[in-house]
Amino acid sequence: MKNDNHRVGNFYQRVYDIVALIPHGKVTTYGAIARALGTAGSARMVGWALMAAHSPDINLPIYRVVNRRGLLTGMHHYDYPGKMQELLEREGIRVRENQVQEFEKVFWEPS
DNA sequence: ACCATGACGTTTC
DNA sequence: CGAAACGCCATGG
Repeated sequence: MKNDNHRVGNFYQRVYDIVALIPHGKVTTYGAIARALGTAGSARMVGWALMAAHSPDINLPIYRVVNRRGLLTGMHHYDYPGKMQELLEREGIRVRENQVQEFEKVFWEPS
C-alpha cells in the first residue's frame, strides 16, 4: 500500500503543507523543509515539488522559499524575473541582487 | 531496472 | 562566500 504516510506521493502534499505554514514576512529554505519532511537530503525534491505546485488550484507563498544563501533561485520560473522579488519586498523583506538581505532575521524554520 | 535531470546542500580548494 | 565536485532523493523516459 502506498499510504505509508511518509513516503513518495505524499511528498508533494507535505511540501505544500509546510509552505502554507510560512508566516507573513518570513522565508525558509529548501533544506529546512526537507528536514521537516524527514528527508534532509532531498532538498532538491522540495524545489521539484514547488515547480509542480504551479497548478492554479494551489495558492501557496512559494516565493517565500529560497535557497540556503537567500538567493531567489526560483525567480526564473515565474511569469517574469522580478516577480518573486516584488512579492518578497511587499512583505517587508529586503532583496538586493536577487538575494534576501538579513536572511537570518527573516528566516523561519518549519520546526 | 538503468540513465538523465533538477527552484539544493555540504565539503573541499 | 568565490568555484568545483560529490551526494542526495524523487520523477520521467
